[in-house]
Amino acid sequence: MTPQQRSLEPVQLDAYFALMETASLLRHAVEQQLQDVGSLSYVQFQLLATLGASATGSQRMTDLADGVVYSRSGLTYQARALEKRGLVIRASSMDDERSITVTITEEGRGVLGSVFPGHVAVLDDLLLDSLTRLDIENLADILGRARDHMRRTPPRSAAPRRRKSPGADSTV
Amino acid sequence: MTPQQRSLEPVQLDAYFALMETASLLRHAVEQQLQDVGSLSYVQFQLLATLGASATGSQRMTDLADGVVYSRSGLTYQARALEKRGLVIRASSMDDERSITVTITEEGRGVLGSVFPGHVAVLDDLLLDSLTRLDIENLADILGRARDHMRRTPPRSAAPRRRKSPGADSTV
DNA sequence: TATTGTTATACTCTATAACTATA
DNA sequence: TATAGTTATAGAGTATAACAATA
Repeated sequence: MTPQQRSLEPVQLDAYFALMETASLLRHAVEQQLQDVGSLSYVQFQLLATLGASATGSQRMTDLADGVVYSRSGLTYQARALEKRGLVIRASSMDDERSITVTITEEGRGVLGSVFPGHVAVLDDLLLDSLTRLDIENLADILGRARDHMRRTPPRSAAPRRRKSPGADSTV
Repeated sequence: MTPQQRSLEPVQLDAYFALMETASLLRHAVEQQLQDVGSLSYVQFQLLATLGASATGSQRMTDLADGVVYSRSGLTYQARALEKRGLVIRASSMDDERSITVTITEEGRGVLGSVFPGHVAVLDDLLLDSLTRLDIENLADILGRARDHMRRTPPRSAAPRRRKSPGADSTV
C-alpha cells in the first residue's frame, strides 16, 4: 500500500494555497465589514442573501441548511438569532407540518440593503480590482466547475450518514 | 453620495460565490481529514507545515502570526496547544530577548508526515481531479496575484493598528 | 516609547446526541 | 421507520484589553 507516496506538483500546491489564502483573506475582510455595518456574521449574511434572492423570500430550513452546508442545529441557532432581530420569520409550512418556512422580513431586506454597498466596495478593492475581466471569467468558470464537483462528491471521511440502511455497512 | 449604487455584474458575483464556496467546502473536508488522522485543526496544520517547510524548522511568533493572519493571542493559543503535544518547542531568541522562536520537533514532523497522504488524497478527489492542467495553472496564476494584492491592501475598515503614531490620526 | 508575547476573559460558532412531532 | 427541526450541552477558536519585559 501507499505505493509511492503520491505528492503534489508545485503548481498544484500553489493553486491550493492561493485558493485557501485568498478566500481566507477575503472572508476576513468581508466579515469585518458585515459586522461593522450590519452586525451580521458571514453565515447570517448568506442566509439573508439567499432568502432575499429567492422569488418568494422564503425557504425551508432543510433547503437553507443544504445551501450553507452547516449542521441542522447550527442553522437553528442562526435562524433564531435572525428572528430575534426581526430580520426573518419562521412559520410551519402548510403542506408539510414537519417543515418550517423561513421568510425574510422588510427589516431584513433593509439590513441587507444597508450592508450591500460596503460589501461590494470591499470586494472591488480586495479582489476584483486586481484582476482583469478575463481573469474573473476564468475564475467563475473554473471554480464554478470545481464547486459543482465538490457538491456532488461527498468527502470520503465524511460520507453522508446512511446508518441502518440495510446492507450498507461496508466494513462490518 | 452613493451616486448610483454600484452593483456587481453577474460574472463577478459568480466568481465571488464560487471562490467562497469552493474554499469553504474544501476546507471543511480537509479539516475533517486532519482531525481524524492527526487531531489537528487546519490552523495547526498550517503552522506545522510552515515550520516544516522553513529551512531551519523555526520561525518567530510574529512572523508566524503574519503568515497565518490571525491575532497574536490566537497564535499563542495554538502554539501552546502544539507545544503541549510535543509537536513544537518554544524558546526565547538569542538575538532579541523579546521574541520567541518556535521550532518543529521530530514528533511534529511525524504527525505532519502521517497526515500528508490523506491530505493529498482529499485534495485530489475534491479539487484537482475535476480540473485540467490548464485550469490549475490558471488558478495558481490568478489567485496568486489576487492573494499578493490582498496582502498589500489592508482592508479599509481594518487598517493595521498604528495608534499613537504621531500625526497618523486622520480624523481628529 | 515601541515592540514582542502572554494572560484573562468574554463571546461566537459549530457539532453531537437525545428528543418531539409529523409523514 | 424516516424525516424535519429543536434543545441541551460541550468544546474549539477568536478577539480585546491589560499586562510584563525587552529594545
